[in-house]
Amino acid sequence: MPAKTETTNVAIVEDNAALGSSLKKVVESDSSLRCIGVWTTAEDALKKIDAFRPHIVLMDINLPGMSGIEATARLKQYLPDIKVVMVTVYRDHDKIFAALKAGACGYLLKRSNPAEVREAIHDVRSGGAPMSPEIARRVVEAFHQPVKTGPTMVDDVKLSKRETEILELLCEGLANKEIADRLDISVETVRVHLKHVYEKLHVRSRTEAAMKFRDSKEEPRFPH
Amino acid sequence: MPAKTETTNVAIVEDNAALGSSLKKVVESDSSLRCIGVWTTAEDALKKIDAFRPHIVLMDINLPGMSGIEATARLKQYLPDIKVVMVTVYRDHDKIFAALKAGACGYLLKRSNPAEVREAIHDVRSGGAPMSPEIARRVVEAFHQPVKTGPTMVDDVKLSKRETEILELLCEGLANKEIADRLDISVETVRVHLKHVYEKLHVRSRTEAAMKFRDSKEEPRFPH
DNA sequence: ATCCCGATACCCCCCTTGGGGTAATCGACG
DNA sequence: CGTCGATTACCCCAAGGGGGGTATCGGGAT
Repeated sequence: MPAKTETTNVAIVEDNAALGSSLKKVVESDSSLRCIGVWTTAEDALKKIDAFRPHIVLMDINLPGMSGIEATARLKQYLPDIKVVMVTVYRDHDKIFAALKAGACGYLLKRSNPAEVREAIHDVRSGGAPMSPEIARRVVEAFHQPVKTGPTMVDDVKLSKRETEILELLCEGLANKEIADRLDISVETVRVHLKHVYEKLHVRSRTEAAMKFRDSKEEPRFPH
Repeated sequence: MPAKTETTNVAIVEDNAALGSSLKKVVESDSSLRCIGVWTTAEDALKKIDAFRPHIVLMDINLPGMSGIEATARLKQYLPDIKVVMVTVYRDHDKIFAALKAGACGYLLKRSNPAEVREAIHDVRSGGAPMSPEIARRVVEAFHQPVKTGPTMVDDVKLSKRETEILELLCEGLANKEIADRLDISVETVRVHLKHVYEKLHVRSRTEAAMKFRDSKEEPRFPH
């Protein structure tokens, strides 16, 4: 969580000039925020944004040409650390939902008062995700893992914490050396842990272990 | 959204008797809520819950025997309409996160005051998902992953039929030699195909290729 | 106090893998 | 007819990975 003393750089993408400057003023009215850019189209914003590197982008969900959702997806692809807050006139749940899927981490309504806008920005900056209860529910429900009855499960196997960590990294396709560097341990130790994992999961290769582990994570087991 | 006039039936699963009855009192102090059951173990709750059919279950995250998370997963599997709110003493993000994955739609801290407890229940009942900003962010970010149009996308890459076949077998954890035997071709040929696959998917190892391929197959594309 | 387990680390040996080539065949497409 | 992509196959070589050890150390369980 960033300290409050740090300045948060905000950029705005909004085709409506009046609303754009209005948002700019709101941002500038807070001494801990700085508005470093206002663009009126997604295309324009995407071209110039990596020169400005804002912490947070207020993105209109409906923009002429490329939509704010599309822009968010592309932006997050290249600059995943930039947090995007959607700005929308109405509570269009489907679009907001799609925007969150695309990578936005919250949204605010255009009719929000200045205090609410500042609050949303600070919320995002401090690790939150401003959204309405209804949207939160939808996100959580989309998040729920469907319980599938699969043949592949890692049932009565007890993996240690370290082994689990290593499997996690294995699933990112990392080599032993890279895993070792990440965990700040020796490659040999990684190898030892993997040997144990192979034995416990009854596999003989890293790929097989990764796949089995991934399967087991997606299917909460119910051995009853 | 259900009308406020409807009574919300609440059940409680909590091993600590004091906290259990305390929660019961809080629920009963609200005329629109009714506490229809208090159980002290997950096993007990699962056995009796479908006879009571509560709208909402307050589930302790740490229970002796089967954990609240495990219980939530099983409960949601058979009675998906029942909303589960996790109850936890501390802000253990990982466990809360796991509980949300398992099917919980929110959580509340044990040190919450009665008003907060009632608020969380009403929030859930009216379609919300009570959770802290940090958890909300984590959920949203986990939500981003499966849909990311990022480097994890295989569909804009044209894999040949043979390459796909080999990837399929790769995902079963087979070695090149085993793949070769299955397809009745030379190991060298398998290697060549894999080289091409690595290039197309921009990866450098079989495990990474397998994971990426698997990801691309399971992601439900959003039609918005 | 003892013993087992998890985590750490290093050893040897040998096979597999990844990255770089070259090349033949075959069907498709212009 | 030439060319392109897909498929097949082989070569070398360096690095990584898997299977087998041994050993220390700290923390719980017995």
